[in-house]
Amino acid sequence: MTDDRTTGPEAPELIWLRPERTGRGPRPAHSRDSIAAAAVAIADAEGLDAASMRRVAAALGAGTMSLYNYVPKKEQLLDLMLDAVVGEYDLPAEPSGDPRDDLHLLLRQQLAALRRHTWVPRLVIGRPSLGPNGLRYTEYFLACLAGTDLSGAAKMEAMALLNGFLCQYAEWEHTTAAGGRWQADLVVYLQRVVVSGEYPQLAQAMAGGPAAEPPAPDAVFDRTLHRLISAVLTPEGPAPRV
Amino acid sequence: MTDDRTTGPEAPELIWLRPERTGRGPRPAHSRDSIAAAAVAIADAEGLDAASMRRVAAALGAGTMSLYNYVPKKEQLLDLMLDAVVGEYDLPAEPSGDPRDDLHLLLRQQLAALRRHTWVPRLVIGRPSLGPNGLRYTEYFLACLAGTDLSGAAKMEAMALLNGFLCQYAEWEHTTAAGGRWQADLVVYLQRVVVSGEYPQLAQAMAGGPAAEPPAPDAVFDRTLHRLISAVLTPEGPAPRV
DNA sequence: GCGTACTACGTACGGCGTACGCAGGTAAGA
DNA sequence: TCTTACCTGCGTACGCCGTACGTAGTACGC
Repeated sequence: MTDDRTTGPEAPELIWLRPERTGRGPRPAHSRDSIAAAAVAIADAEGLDAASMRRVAAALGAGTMSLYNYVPKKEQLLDLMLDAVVGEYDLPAEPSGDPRDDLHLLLRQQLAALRRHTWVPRLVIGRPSLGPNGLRYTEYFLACLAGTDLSGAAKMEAMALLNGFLCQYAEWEHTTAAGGRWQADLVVYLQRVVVSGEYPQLAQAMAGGPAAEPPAPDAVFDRTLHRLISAVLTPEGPAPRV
Repeated sequence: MTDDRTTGPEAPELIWLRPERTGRGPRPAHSRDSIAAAAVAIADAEGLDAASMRRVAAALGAGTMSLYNYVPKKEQLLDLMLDAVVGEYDLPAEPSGDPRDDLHLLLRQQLAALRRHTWVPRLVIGRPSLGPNGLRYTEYFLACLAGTDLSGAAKMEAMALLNGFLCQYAEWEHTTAAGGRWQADLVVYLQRVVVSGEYPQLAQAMAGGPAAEPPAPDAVFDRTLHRLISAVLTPEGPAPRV
């Protein structure tokens, strides 16, 4: 059988493989949920870098090293934080039956969550996030695609693709909306680049300026998402040429 | 006129707005290119975290604080590193005229570069990377789309979308190919999840197993990229319903 | 020639992740 | 019931990190 030991050098690096409670010893004073909530609150208020082990432990009223009884590595604290955000999603009991609508609504809800927690996109790159809430999310996403003729692998790819786009969009929105010194410098820089004349394509592409699209705030997101969903739902054609 | 001062509290945070050389004082012993090359070499060999200011300075044979004459902030060192990687692209003198082929070849080349520099995807999220090499790349990308009827904004969105997918794919490939302890734990965990029976959709999606796709290594990349290029080149239709 | 802006860099500060060891408490096995 | 092994809580300490600051030397513009 597999070894269930959770301490020592052969302890699993994946926190979801560790039982939250072993039954021996004193009752733990904190839960994974409360730890994750404290870390998320700090990251929301002061940025991801502020969510250090010391700060989170202090927010819980615990000594720094006590936190390591619950979260053996910082990386696993990040896993807990991500799963806590996914837990905020309000998933319908079951999909409506229209994959396009279901996915669009789902991704829209995720965008709202990512606007509350702007540090998520930087974290989610290359991190599966398959905790309890992540599993529920995955299950719902796959259920949305149950009526299609996509293969299992194609469904997983679709989830990765749409979530990747989501994070990319949310991060872009966050950095451009942040304002501040960096953005002002960037504008100055791009103006100089454009007037230099050395980059005609770029100058032409930026000719319209970013001032021509204020009407619908989320139009770009909705339109691109709509296209991606269509692309993803298209049955697999023949292999491309290249 | 704009203020060109490069020191003091009002110095621009964007490194590309700082002249590399002002003409006064002793000749600098290093160049931005050599600094970036040293940092890239360290990150390639030992990971992004190893590319600290101290390590890079030491690799250049300089004192730690001397590096701050060239790179006032760590963040700007990362900008230099990204631009150095973009500088490795071997861009054709001009596009062939077929946007699909041009973009596919370009993204393929980028994938090859990201395989050499696996730390790039984590960095590129939310970072424009518009140094000298980034500008050349942008110019070429836009030139590939010059023959289409896409708007300037649509071209920029296309670039962001395809590059986002590229980084996401490269990061996924990197983490899954890395092997090691974490991946083994993940397999154990997912097996338990599947056999628990609580996640039937997930169990079904993973039924084929990841062992059914060894034939063409880059088939998923090519196929998805092909679809995304098609989606991006499609002229803008009416607004979606939702 | 002189002043000034630049380069080079040693020291130091506050913060980080976390290894280690110890005290005290609790549940399982005798 | 008593023992014992393991758990929790946490203070201390180590080696990193980014970087503020001060000082000394150098080479160009006037």
